[in-house]
Amino acid sequence: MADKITNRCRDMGLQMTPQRLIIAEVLGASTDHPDVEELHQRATARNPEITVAQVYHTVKLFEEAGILEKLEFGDGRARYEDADRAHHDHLIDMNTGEVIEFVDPEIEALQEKIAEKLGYRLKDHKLELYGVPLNRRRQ
Amino acid sequence: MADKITNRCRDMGLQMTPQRLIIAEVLGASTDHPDVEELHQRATARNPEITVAQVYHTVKLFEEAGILEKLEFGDGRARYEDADRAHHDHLIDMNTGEVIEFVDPEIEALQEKIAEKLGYRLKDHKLELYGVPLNRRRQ
DNA sequence: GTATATGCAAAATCTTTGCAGACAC
DNA sequence: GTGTCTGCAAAGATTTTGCATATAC
Repeated sequence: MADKITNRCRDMGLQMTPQRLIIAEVLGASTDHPDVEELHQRATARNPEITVAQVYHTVKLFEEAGILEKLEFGDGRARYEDADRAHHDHLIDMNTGEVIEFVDPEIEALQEKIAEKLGYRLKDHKLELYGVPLNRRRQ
Repeated sequence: MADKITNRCRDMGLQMTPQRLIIAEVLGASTDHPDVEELHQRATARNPEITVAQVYHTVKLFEEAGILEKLEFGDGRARYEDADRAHHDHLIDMNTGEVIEFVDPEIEALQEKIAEKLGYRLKDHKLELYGVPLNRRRQ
């Protein structure tokens, strides 16, 4: 599990240098949603030779290779998670920053239904759902 | 309609200077999701005396007063819309940046159900939903 | 007259990029 | 040897802030 990302990197033909290996391990070992700063801290804990720039280089590369999913929850920092995990959505506690993962089959069906209703062919469009905060709603 | 924001500003005890009045009018007249740069352009079209800094000051103030909703769709720019509009969610076309508004009663019930299931009291938490892009899903 | 608003410029934050040296194959 | 990777530092982009001046009430 911890080296699944590493394997996919090799499959994509990416060189697995010591720096990338550690970043890949840190990513694989993370069950939360670390930002670059946090990834860098976890990586330097294993090897102090890793720079923030390298973390930026690497997450960008991994994202472009489809290995990582970039998440942006509106606090100005991008977060990353393994793109190969089973699908789930996120509910963010805007007061605390806590990220709650959940899966609900109804919400999935619903998103597809909405996309269809709007005439979107999912193969051609990357559609992302943003819900307005639950307790800010009117009407 | 175009001056509803202005009224709420006065209700909140905010001084309605010429600059704020124009920014409020621009916001009230917008049916899309302008960012600060776009708001500034629309405002200067009516009065060239408005600075970007003032737009930033004003949207922040209006957001804190509950008059505006700040939306962040992951492109690095904050977008704003009237917080008093009827509730809706957003589906973002990540290829084109297009923002599609929609309302679906099922998705609302679902979000509340999920929050409840997770033991969240909506009065105490501002919970925001982020869906992973529809066509990036596995399993 | 006092409190608030304005606007310039500087700073803060997150991210990207240029490039020279280092490493992998 | 050629292509890729690394890491420093500089630059970009968006947003925030300090503060002197101007305006609102």
